[in-house]
Order: sequence, then C-alpha cells, then structure tokens
Amino acid sequence: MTEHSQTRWLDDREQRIWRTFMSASIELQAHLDRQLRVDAGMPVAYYEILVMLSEAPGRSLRMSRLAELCNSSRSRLSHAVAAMEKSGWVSRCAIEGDRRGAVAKLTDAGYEVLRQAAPGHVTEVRETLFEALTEEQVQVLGEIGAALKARLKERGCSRYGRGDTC
Amino acid sequence: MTEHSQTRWLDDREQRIWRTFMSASIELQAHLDRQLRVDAGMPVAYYEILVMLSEAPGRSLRMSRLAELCNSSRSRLSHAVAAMEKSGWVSRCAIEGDRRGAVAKLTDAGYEVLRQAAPGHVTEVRETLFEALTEEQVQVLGEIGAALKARLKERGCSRYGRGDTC
DNA sequence: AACAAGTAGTTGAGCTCTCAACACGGAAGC
DNA sequence: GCTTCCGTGTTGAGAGCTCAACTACTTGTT
Repeated sequence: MTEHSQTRWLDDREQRIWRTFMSASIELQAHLDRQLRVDAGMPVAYYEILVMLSEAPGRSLRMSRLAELCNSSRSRLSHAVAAMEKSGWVSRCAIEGDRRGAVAKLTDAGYEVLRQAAPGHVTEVRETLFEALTEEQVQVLGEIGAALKARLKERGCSRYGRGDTC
Repeated sequence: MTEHSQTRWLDDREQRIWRTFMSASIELQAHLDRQLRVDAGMPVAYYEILVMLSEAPGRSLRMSRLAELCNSSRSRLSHAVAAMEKSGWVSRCAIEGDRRGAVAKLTDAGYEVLRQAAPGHVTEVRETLFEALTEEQVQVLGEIGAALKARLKERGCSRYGRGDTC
C-alpha cells in the first residue's frame, strides 16, 4: 500500500516496530495457549477465568464482573462457563437481591485442575517473557501496557466498541 | 495460586506487569479486528494476508512462504485462502518446478478491497498505538518485540511447537 | 401505577482456528 | 530402481469466538 490520500502512513521504522510487536505478542499468546492445551487440556482463556475465580472471595464472582476481569464479552464468558460447568470445574447459581444475576463459583475439582496447571503456565511465562527481557525493558513494558489500555479505554467504545460489553 | 512447590511464582509487580501487558495487547488486537470487520468485512488475519501478497513481486507468494510471513499455520492459511478465493480476492494456481507447490495471487478485486481497507486500519494503528506512546517507549517496544521473538524462536519448537509449522 | 430505558445473562448461527490425518511429490540413501 | 523420509498443501471435525437477537429483571420518569 502506498500513498494516495491524506492518510498518514507508517514509515519503515514504525512499520517494522509495529509488525514485530504484533507478531511477538501473537506468537507469545499462541505459545502459552498451546502449553495449556497440551498440559492442562484447556485454552488460556479458560485458565484466566479459573484464576480470577480462585482469587475472589468465596471463589465466586458475578458473571458480569468476571467478564470485566477477563477482558471478555458477556457472551464469550457465558459460553466458556457453560463448557467448564460441563467439565465440573465451575458451577452457576442465582444471586440474591437481583434476580437477573448469576454467580459462577469455582468447584473443588476446578481448583484442583487449576492447581495442577499453574506451575507449568507460570514457568512458561517466566521463561518466555521475563527471562527474555532486561529489567529496564520489563519496567517499560508495564508502562506501555498501561498507556495502551488507557488509550483504548478513552477512545475505544466510541466507534468500535464491543457490541456486548460497551 | 500460592506457593506449594519449587515453582518460582511471579511477584506482585511481575504479575501486574504481565496482566497489564497481556490484556492491553489482547484488547488492541480485538479493537483492530473489530475495526476491520466493520469497515472492510474481513478479520485482521485476512488483512495481513492481503498485505503480504500486495507487497510481494507479482502480488503472489507460495503458500508456505505466505504462512511464514503471516505467522500462520499452513492449515489456517489454507482455510483462509479458500475463503478469500470464494470472495474473489485471491486466486490459487500451481507452481512450476514443484508439483506439490501452490501460489496464492492477489486479484485486482482483492487489491481494490485492500486499498479501501488500508487507510482506516493504519489510522487506527497510529491513533491507538503510536500516539499513545512516547518516542522512547516506541523504541523500547521494538526491542522488546525482537527479544520476545528471538526467545520464542530459540526455545519454541522444542516442547510446544506448532504441530504444523515446526 | 405504568411505561420506557437500561442492565444481566443466555442462546443459536455462522465464522475462524486448531489439531490430526491424509495425499502426493521431492530428496537422499543404498 | 527402490525405499524411506521429508516437505507441501488440503481436508474434516470439533472447539471457541463474535454478533445479533432475545428473555427477564431493574431503574428511572412521569
């Protein structure tokens, strides 16, 4: 793609940085997803759900809150929890005071599965991310993440917001 | 998850950085994907394929080479090209000298679709990524991307390599 | 009280991705 | 020449995701 309007294109350096970053983060996600599928039989998205539940008081959270914490649409979470309910890792029940609501609760079996899966996953994160970077890079990575999230939040929902969450 | 073995867990700071980074990059990808679906009727993965083809000599590439360039498995690429062939954006034909091979070629219609899609996508990348970061952060981001890719390459295919590409 | 508007969660259809299996041609050994 | 192994690309099944539509409940307005 070349110039043909008032669009401000990316120069070579920007393009290189952009592509490198995207491909690295996609590969990293794919790598971690594969590791969890092989070793724990679940995609990384499900792992995140289990983690959030395990850290919550009573090991349970309202669906909408859980969706926020997992960067998930309500719909995706609903499907995911339904699948994990079938596996016996999570159970759903009604909430008091709001008859629309539902809470997801981590079962003992789910906790056990998570306990088995966690060491391998954390080790993989450490070895592929933290050990690959210098201390300064790690620091800046945190700042970059925060800046990007802030940026997306501020302008995100206006034009291309998730039909579900926004 | 708490301690219970010799696993070296992430401390609070590492955990915060890790989650912020992952959630930012997932949200960014989702944002760009939605933008392209809405404005150009294609997922970002398809857009990448069209871009790679458009930059190649003869606007065509061998499937396996195209898969590398797009960080895609052969299988995924095959499905994607099949779908885009139906849309008339890409055509496939045999390659000379190796009767196993196949080349994908960007059609004129495909080029036109890409030409329409590119400005919106690039603008979105600029506004959500480059304009959100300082010059120094952009620089470091490039270095981080390169370091992660190198790390994944060096150890990736050994244990959790893609069954297809590796 | 009644109605409109907003919120919570689910569902089904269609799409994309992953994985494993397959078909087939090329390259290397003997 | 034959066999064995590797590389290339496709296919089908099944899993997971997105989107839009829908139900059911709550909140705000008049």
